Amino acid sequence: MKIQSTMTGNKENFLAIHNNRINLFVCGPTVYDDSHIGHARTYIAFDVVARYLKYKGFSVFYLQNITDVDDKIIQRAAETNTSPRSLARKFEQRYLEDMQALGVTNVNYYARASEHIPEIIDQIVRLIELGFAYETETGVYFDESRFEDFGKLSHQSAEDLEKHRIEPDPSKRNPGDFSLWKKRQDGEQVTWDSPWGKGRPGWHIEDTAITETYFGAQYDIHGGAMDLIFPHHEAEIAQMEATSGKKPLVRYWMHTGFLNVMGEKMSKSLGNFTTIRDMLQRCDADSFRFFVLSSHYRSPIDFSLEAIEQSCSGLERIRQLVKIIDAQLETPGDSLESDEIDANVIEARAKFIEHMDNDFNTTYALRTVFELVRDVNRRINEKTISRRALNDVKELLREFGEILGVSFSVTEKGPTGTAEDQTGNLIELFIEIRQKLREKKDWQLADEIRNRLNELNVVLEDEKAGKGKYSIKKSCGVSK
RNA sequence: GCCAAGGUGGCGGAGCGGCUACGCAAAUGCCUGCAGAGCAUUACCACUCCGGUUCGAAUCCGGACCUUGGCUCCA
Repeated sequence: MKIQSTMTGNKENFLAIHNNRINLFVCGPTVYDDSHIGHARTYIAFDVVARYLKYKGFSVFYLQNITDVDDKIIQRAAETNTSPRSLARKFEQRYLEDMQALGVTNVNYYARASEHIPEIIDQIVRLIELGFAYETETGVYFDESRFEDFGKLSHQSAEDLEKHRIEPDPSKRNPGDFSLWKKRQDGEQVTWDSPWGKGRPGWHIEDTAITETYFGAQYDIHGGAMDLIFPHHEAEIAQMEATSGKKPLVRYWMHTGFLNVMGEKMSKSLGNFTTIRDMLQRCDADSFRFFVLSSHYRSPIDFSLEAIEQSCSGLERIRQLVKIIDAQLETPGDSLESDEIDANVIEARAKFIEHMDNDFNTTYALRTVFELVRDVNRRINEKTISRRALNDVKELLREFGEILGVSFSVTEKGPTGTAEDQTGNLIELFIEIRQKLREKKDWQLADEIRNRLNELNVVLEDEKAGKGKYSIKKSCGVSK
């Protein structure tokens, strides 16, 4: 398995530190507002990484932080007249709900910054003792000039980092020094006691305190979006490698590309900001996941409802095959008998794995799925596929769907083709009546019933013999 | 200014030295009572521009141009 590393810029062969165990850390949200679909892109990408690593047989500990101590939280709380703590809890809860709705279900533990203050303080104390940090009247800072590797992840030299857009705090030794501990300012409510008086942690230190607590000084994979490379991840490297003296902090740095809208980064000031909740009002989670996974995780993607619609249509095509297979399996004698494992199945699984092994190339993995769908459809038409193979294909699609976190089988998701309730019974009744009309060759009325049902989102699919199938229209979709 | 990611067919989006990516949309045919779904075929066969290397370049090298992002708030 190969993973592209931001550090080296190359695809590296993957080797876990502890045999079968993988420690994966991904930067979580600052919970001061609802998460947007850009966050969703990143978390879906790493959800699939975790799913695939598990599929490969690794034991994955996927850790994510929740930043619940932060300037923005304090500011927003003041604006909305709530306490920073209750604001943070509220948006943390909404974040977790959003992730659930998106099928992002593989994080093992969410670690709150506020619950790791002793570990944070401990790390800062060690940094001061080792001479990598110093105290001023405003706080404690990391001395960037003492850490010679500073800039190695973002490929910037010390001179490059001299430039700055925001005026640095004058008490700092170097403009690039970053805050480890912020001393309490007037009226601040959220503070903790520390050797430097009351205050709160800086932005970067929580992550290394958390990862050190659960993983130790070194771990396998650290993920996040591109914008975190500098300064955040650079700071993490500096803090932890300086503290422990062990290098590297992380073996594989993985960074996701942005989700853009009309070619621009999503931001509130541009008015192109869509929250996950708003998006899920308009389209289903599977279509969005499918859209995200259609591109490689590192590529920038451009969000539009049209693009989601295209993904939805593609997803429908795969689901259609599952329906066709179910219908085939219900009609005995329509396919060959064989005990052999079908070559198509073997090949598709091998290719899927090969592509996922290549830096989680979901684009190509999906191509493999589509190729399988095409081949199987053709062989069903030609009647050259065995029942065993049909069963195996169905199982394989379920397996692929599980890795990608997308359901390829709509039968798992509710009423499609089976009468489950009174509505289903009524639909069945219409279909039976219509079938009688068809037998009498009353095509006009039969077609009218089909059209009217279609308007009610019930799609009839006639077959040569029998009453045919029906399904609820479009298991995925977009409303504008 | 520095660093990074990009510019590919009607659209989305891979590939990164030679073989149709794939998907969506479209056209035609097969199938069907018709439709849908499916299959097959097609689309004067696309790669920002200019040089170069090569038997051969979207893919490598050089040089332009353009877009987006990061440079201490950012997924």
